[in-house]
Amino acid sequence: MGEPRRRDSARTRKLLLETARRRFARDGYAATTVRDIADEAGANVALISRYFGSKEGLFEACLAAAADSVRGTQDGDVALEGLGRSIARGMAGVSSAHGLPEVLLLSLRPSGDEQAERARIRTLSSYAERMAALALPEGAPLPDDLHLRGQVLLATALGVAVLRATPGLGPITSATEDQLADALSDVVSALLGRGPGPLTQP
Amino acid sequence: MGEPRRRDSARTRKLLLETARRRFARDGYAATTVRDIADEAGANVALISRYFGSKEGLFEACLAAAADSVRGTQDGDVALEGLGRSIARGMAGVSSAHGLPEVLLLSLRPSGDEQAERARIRTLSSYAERMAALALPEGAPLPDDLHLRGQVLLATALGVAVLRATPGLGPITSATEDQLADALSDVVSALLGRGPGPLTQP
DNA sequence: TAGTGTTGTAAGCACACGTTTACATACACC
DNA sequence: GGTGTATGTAAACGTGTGCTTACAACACTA
Repeated sequence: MGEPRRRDSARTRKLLLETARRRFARDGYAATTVRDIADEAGANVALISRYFGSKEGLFEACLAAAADSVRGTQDGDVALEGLGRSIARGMAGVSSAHGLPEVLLLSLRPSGDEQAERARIRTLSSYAERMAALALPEGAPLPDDLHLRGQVLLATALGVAVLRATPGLGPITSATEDQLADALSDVVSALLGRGPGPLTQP
Repeated sequence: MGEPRRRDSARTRKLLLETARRRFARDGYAATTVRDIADEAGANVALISRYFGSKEGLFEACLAAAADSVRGTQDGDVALEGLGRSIARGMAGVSSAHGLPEVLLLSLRPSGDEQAERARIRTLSSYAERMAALALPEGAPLPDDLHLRGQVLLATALGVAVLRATPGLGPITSATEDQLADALSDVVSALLGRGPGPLTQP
């Protein structure tokens, strides 16, 4: 393989997509302009329309790509005991730039589009359910209060992603994976550990 | 006191402020236009500039007002044991429209303005610190890991506010104060309860 | 009632937005 | 080399934005 082609639509498309993911996650959909994205990607504005149809189309592509990359880096099957660390790894790990936090941050910005909205809700919902299901024997039906607790755990992850993306905020922005894992593991066992009410140590 | 004046700048100002609080919290700063706000408040666009100087000024007024109203409805001095319920009350209580969730939702939307940005971060920071301080004897200095845990708790509150504002999402949107209090109390004692590492029951 | 400051309105300004168009250039193939 | 298509560029379009201006309607006091 020789020099990279000076004109390479695949590369340009990918560059636009990656830049858009970063900007949408950092600044939100409405606050990000297509010219911002194009300039930062070193491309022309018109190419966004060409490759993604519209700003909306670009955003949906970002959502899809982010969901894919988190599916990729996801630990195959985590037990309840490892869930806290798994979330912490998603937050602080090497893949954090294109991983869990990005999906979460993208997921909290309503795009205005009906279809993207439903996809967003479905994604969030299934996350919460899968985490809550770890507290049950495989295949057991998910009771409503555990579903709620799964969503509170999801809320924690979402909030941590938001706060970690806030520069100048205290320790949480600079916390290591281990430090996060400490706190998050406690939250996981408090929410999904056996027995209702205050956690009882086995 | 006689009939209300047909022209009442105080009333108009308040109307604009309340509408802005609702819209900024629901749609975010960038996605909300001053014409949206003025129309919904039944006022003229120019009055926003007159009363608040600019859209930015209006947003800062919203932040301040929201911080005030949560200070008002806040339980005077909560102990660590009551913190979970106190947060749940803030989330689900009668004041939820103008209470905790609103401050949190306003706090997660960067406005683009430097000064508002600092106020936002200061608000978040002090929340986390006050909550974390409940785990210590009065006046004791706040160690860094507890500070972090306070911020994770804040993250949970923020995430719950976001998810509760997401229509169509599962149980968390419709959960009662009691149901939320159950889960949140567990999170509080897991994060701030005595002793590091996994919670040990006294 | 005449005068005066306050409150509200309508129109417009300058600019940034998303998108489209018309055109230039690099590449692949003959 | 010559030709057709893929790729990239520059400029413009229409619209919506935040904000200002010029003016009208009201409330109040003398």
